[in-house]
Amino acid sequence: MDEAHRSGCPINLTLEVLGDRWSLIVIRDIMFGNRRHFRELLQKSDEKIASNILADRLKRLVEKGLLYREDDPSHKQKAIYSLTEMAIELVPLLAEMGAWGRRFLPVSEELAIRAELLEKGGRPLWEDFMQELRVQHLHVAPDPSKPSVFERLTAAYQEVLARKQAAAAE
Amino acid sequence: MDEAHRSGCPINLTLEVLGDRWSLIVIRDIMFGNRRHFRELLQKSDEKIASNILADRLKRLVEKGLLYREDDPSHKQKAIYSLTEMAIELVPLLAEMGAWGRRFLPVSEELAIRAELLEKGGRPLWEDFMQELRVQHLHVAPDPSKPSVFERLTAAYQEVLARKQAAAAE
DNA sequence: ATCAACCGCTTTCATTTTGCAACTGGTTAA
DNA sequence: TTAACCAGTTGCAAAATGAAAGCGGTTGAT
Repeated sequence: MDEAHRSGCPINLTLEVLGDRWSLIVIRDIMFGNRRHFRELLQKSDEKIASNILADRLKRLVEKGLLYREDDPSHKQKAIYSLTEMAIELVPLLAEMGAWGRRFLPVSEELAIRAELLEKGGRPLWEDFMQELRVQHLHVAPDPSKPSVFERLTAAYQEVLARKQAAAAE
Repeated sequence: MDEAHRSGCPINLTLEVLGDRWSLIVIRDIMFGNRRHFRELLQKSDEKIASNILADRLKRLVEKGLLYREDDPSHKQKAIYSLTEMAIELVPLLAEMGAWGRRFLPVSEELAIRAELLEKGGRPLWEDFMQELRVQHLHVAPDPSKPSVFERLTAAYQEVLARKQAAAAE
C-alpha cells in the first residue's frame, strides 16, 4: 500500500503524488472539461495522452484517493471517473498553476481565458467552483442561489474560441 | 531553444516546466533553505537527490529562466545559484502545494510547520516573503520596516525540531 | 610544501518509465 | 448484420532515473 516516502515534507509528498507530466492533466480534464470516460480523456484532450499512460494514471489516481471509478449504468462497458474531495481541493493549486503559466509561459488565448477568470475571481470564486464540483462528483445537493462557475468558465472559453475562428476565417 | 509544446494551456505549460519529481524540490531548497551551492543542495536536502540529476535540473532551470548561476568570488570552484523573479513568483504555488499536502498526506510535524505558517499568513505574508527573496536573490534594496518572514519560518522550524529532539531524548 | 577536505560536476551502467502503434474481447445502435 | 464504440492491454524502442565511483582542480590547515 504505502511505498517508502522520500521525506515528510508537504511539498515533497505532494510531488510524490502529482509530480509527473500527466496526472494533473487528467485531473484538469475531469475538473474543467467534465470528461468522465476513458475515451473522452483519451481523445478530447489537447495533449494527446497515450492510452497505456492514461490507463496507468487513472489506476494510480484511484489508488491514491484522488479519483473513484464507477460503472456507467447506461452502458455495460463504460466507466465513470469522478473527483474525490481530495482532488476537488486541488482547485487553488490548479488556479495558481494557471496564473503562473499565464504570466510566464507562451499560453494560447483561448486556453488561458479560464485561468484568467479563476485568477481574477480569487478564493471566493474557487470556493463556489469547489462546491459545484461537489455537486457534480460527490452527489451533494446543489445550492440554487449560486450561478454556475463551471458554466461561466466554459462560456468564456467558447466565446474566445468562436472569435478566433471567425477571425481565422476572414 | 524551444521544443514543441503539447498545448498552449497554462496548466500544461507549467507542467512542462515543473512537472517532474525534482525541479520543485531544488527550488524549494533554494527558496526556503537558502541553499545556494551545488554541494548544499546535494547533501542538505531530505530527499537525497543524485548528483547527476541535480546537475541536470540546475542546468534545465537555468535554461528555462527560473535560476541563474554566478561564480562565487570567495572560491574559484564555487557556483552560486539564485532565484529569478519567475521562480520567486512560485511562492503562492508552493504555499498551496504545502497546504494541500499538509491536509491530505502523511507529513512530519517539523517539516509541516513552515507550510502551516505560510498557509495561515495567506497572500499578504506571501507578498512579504517574495519581497525578501527579491532582496536575497535579485539584489533589491531591503525594506527595514518589515520583519523577516524567512527568519520567522526558519525559527518556527528550529523550534519544533528542538522540541521533538528533546522529547526523543527523554 | 604537503595533504586532506572540498569544489562542481561527469561517467558508467542497471533499472524504470515513457511513448507509439497495433490489438483485444466485448457492447451498442442503426 | 454490421460498423462504430468501449476500456483498456501488449510489445517494443527510446528516454529518463538512480546509485556509485571518479575527475581535475582549489582551498585551508599544518
